[in-house]
Amino acid sequence: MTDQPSSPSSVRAEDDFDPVSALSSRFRVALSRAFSDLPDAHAAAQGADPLISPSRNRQFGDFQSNAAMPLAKVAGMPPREVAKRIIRHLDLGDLAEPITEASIAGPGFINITLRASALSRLLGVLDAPDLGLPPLPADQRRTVVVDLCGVNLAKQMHVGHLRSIIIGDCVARAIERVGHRVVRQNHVGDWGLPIAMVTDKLMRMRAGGEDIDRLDLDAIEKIYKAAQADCAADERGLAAARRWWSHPKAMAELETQVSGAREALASAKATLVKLQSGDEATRRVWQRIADTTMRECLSVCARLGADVRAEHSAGESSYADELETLVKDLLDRGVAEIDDGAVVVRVVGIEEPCIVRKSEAGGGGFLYATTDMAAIRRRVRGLGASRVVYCVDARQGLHFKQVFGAAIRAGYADLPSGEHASLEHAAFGTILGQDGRPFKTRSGENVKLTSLLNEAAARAGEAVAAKNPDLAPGEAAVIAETVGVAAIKYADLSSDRIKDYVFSFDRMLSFEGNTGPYLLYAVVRIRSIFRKAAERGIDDSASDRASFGIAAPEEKDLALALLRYPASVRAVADHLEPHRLCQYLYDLASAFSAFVTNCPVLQAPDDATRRSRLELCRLTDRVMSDGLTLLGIRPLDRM
RNA sequence: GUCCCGGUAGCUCAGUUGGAUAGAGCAGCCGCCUUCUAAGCGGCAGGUCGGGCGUUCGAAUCGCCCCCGGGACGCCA
Repeated sequence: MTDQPSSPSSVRAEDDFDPVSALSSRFRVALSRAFSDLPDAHAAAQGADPLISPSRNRQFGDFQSNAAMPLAKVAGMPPREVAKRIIRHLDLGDLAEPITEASIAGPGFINITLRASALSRLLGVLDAPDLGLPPLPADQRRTVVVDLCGVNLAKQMHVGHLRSIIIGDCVARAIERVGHRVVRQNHVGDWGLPIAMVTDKLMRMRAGGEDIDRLDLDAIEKIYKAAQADCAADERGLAAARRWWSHPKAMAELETQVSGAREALASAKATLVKLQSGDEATRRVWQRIADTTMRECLSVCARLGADVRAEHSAGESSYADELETLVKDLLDRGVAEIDDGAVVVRVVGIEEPCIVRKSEAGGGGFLYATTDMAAIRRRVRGLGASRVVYCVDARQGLHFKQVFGAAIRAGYADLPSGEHASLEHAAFGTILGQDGRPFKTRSGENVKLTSLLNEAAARAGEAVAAKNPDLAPGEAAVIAETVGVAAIKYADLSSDRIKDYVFSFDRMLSFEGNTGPYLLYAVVRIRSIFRKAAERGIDDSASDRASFGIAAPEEKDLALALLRYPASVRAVADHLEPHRLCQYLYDLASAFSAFVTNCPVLQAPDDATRRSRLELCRLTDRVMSDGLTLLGIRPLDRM
């Protein structure tokens, strides 16, 4: 969901390493000249997109332009005639083989075959330190807030957090990589009645003489669940029991339970008030919960290779002091109105209004929509964001629609330019178990991330030991951990994020096909070649950097794949779709595997070929490693 | 009931702005290791793109209607 179209992160006038943009600019020139005698067609062709895309089938060349067909109608001539006019004015220079009428195929496709010399030159341009993704000029550089992780206090890290961390981290890295300033925000659920319930229970435990400082997160989570159960009054059950004249004993039990729950709830509410008013003793216990939770959260993020650190935390509690004035501001300016006693903001196009304050009858408290509006205001005004990306479960879709609409209506997303910040929900689907139901343990509990990671590492360890028994135990352990984490992350990132996906250790760790381990293996093979080269005394130093010689079909395919890298990264940054980079890296790894099985590197027929192929290996390693890093996966030397 | 998201090969998934004969991987079958890790490469087979109607030179892609699955729907977060 995007409330305004996200602009391309950066499209330079001449991306000269990218064949698509090089060909596009040549075609634009031809299009602007092809219809100078026909005013209508001329006008249409001026702004027309050359529609350059990689050919799907090799028999049609390397690239094709589909520009002729859409212009045929307005030009009033058959599309093949349009194509003929275009190629008559087309000058591809030494970029491609000559374009003739034989290049026009089907209804009017113009097929283009790049020259080997051009590929070689383009690779040379790509082979710069920034790999085709240079720093942005200041006027194009934006500040982007990425909302990710979003843990709750007093709860273990479980699969429900996995996608937000993995996708959020990847999206943040990609946006950063194309040159923007990224501010990560971990919107920690650390406020409100549920947290007050645990705090309350812990305080009573301490008053009873228990040493609560010894409790780990596991213990705290159990207390959290117990506290919730304590407060869950079965009011309806009691009412129904009274109405139906239930057995006195059952009635009595229900009454006891309900009155106990009312007591616990009242106590928790009192603790909430103390917490909100800054009572020191209460605050200390709350802080203890927060510290324990965050220590665990950050260590799991670190293990996942996700850049989520303490300084990224912006808990709901940090907005608490702003909510009162925020709601007043909304009411004062007529943005909000009273409805059934509650304060709501209506958003055009959405039936349900956004509730920012409960009615008096409901307690008059604030809701998570209130906090989210305060967060938007701080992110745009305080942090200077012109784009805010929420990596949050798809089920929050309506909530974000409401909050985004309300924040925009309130002017909280306004930028100095007069436009408003782009607020985007990078929604993702649910992780399912083999049964197609949300992924849970056999007993119905959430699967803890630590146990998930442990199992992945253990299974990866078995596979690594079987495939490569020569590794030293210490290195093998590191490799197992990296491979296991990579398998989980890649499985999460490689399909369209909006869809649910079925979690399967067997598939993600099968190490065949489109998996994390396959990509790691491609890099390992490259590095193995360089190790062998060093053993054989082959000088691969860059002092006399060889040029890229493109002759074999596998070399050409590899070259074409390499040149697509910058566009793939931009696709992730612009559209928040990590699976496009995954697909790209899989294509590149496949192209490399085909290359390496058919084109001997160290035993190449001649010295120039060997040096050229080594350069292809080196560049492939750089692109693969850069791309894997953007996915949050650490490349390996061996596995 | 209203709204959102899915439905593509036996299974898991890609499919860019509407472009050529809808692509991968797994599973199945057939080849390829005295040579840089076979965790690999090549090939065969496998499809009413949920269904229908429409728009278009051209539809998996756009529009409308239906079917199936999941989800969300005012004072929880």
